[in-house]
Amino acid sequence: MANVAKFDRDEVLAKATRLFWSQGYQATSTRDIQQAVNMRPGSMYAAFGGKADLYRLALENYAGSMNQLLDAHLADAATIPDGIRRFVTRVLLDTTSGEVADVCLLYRTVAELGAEQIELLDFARQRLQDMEARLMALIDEAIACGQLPATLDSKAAAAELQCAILGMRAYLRINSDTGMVRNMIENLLPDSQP
Amino acid sequence: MANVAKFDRDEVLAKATRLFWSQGYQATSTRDIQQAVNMRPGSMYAAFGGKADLYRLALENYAGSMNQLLDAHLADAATIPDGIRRFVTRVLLDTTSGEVADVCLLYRTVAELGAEQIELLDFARQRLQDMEARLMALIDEAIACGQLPATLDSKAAAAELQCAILGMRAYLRINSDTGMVRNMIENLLPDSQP
DNA sequence: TGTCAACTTGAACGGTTGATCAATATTCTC
DNA sequence: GAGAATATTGATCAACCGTTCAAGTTGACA
Repeated sequence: MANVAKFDRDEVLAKATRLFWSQGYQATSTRDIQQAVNMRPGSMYAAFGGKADLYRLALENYAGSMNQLLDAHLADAATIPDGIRRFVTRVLLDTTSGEVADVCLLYRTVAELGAEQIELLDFARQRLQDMEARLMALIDEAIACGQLPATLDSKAAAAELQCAILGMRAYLRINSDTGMVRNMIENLLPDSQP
Repeated sequence: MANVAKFDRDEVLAKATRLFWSQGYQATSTRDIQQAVNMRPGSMYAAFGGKADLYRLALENYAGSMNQLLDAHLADAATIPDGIRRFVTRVLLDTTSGEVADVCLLYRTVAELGAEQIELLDFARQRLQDMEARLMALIDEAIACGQLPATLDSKAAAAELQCAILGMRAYLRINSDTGMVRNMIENLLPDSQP
């Protein structure tokens, strides 16, 4: 190796992710990103490929950080259902600075893109399906631990949970009444006692 | 009047709406529309104004047809909750040809557009809030008729209903398992018997 | 039939887009 | 310090965008 990259790859990716997250794929130009990360087009293309490649990396980045966030909240919580509820609260309502409230980048992708960007679309779809599969596994685990009723259909419950999360994210884009949403989160999973 | 418009205004609007509906605002160029409706740019601008004006008309068109659809299903159904459930089934699952399944144009707008198109964004938001207000009025009416429990909080129920509809629409973009969604619709409103 | 207002046409405009590439700068190895 | 390998730069490209407008076409009415 003769010369080494001057930029911090993770930092550039984080900035690009935030830009895509807040503006969408189509509305974010490659020049927007180049300016935000202070890089010239040639360097960007050499390091990350074209716009679609960069967006895919952003999706991967986002999905990874969501999974990490869920991990962290599960580790902190007394029960699995409680961990999930705290995770949802954190993601929907208690956003930290630099995050874009109430929009899910993955769903935003699914809502925005069409057949012209089918690869990115399918990539985002797959990540969302993975998340649902993970929720189902967690619900199964909670049932085994006696934290959720044994009569619960975990597949249906995971689908309902996913629907509810997507619905609340959409709802917050329309009506920023967080109190209503906070209540809904409380009632997310059937209560613990069998 | 010396000459009369050669095109059918409603037909042009319907075609433009469908195009925006399936491709989104940003991804639909004025040339796409001009080709679809067989009109030249000058005529389009004279008749409908610019792209944003046309999109606003499309949103209005869409919202109006949704309200009409709800009217029709309420008129056919035995009870209000049943009419709402049938309406939701129709809109989410039993789409007729020419309609774009599972995406709501209004929510798609809210998901796609940002601060640059704040007027269109707010217009779509307002229509969605109107729909929620209408759902709340219907729930109140159903309570008065004894079709829903008197203990029900109609404001919260309307918000939950709106969330559920938005969530299921999002869900169908990701996972086209209609059976799961059909079940969810069945359980949408608390059952009739007090 | 001649007039004129309304409507249509299509070329054209300035601006932006995603992407390329030859030229230049940098830093490692020897 | 010479040479080689790699990274960076910024001008540039062709394509497309939303929009405008002068010129041409149409048809109701006198």
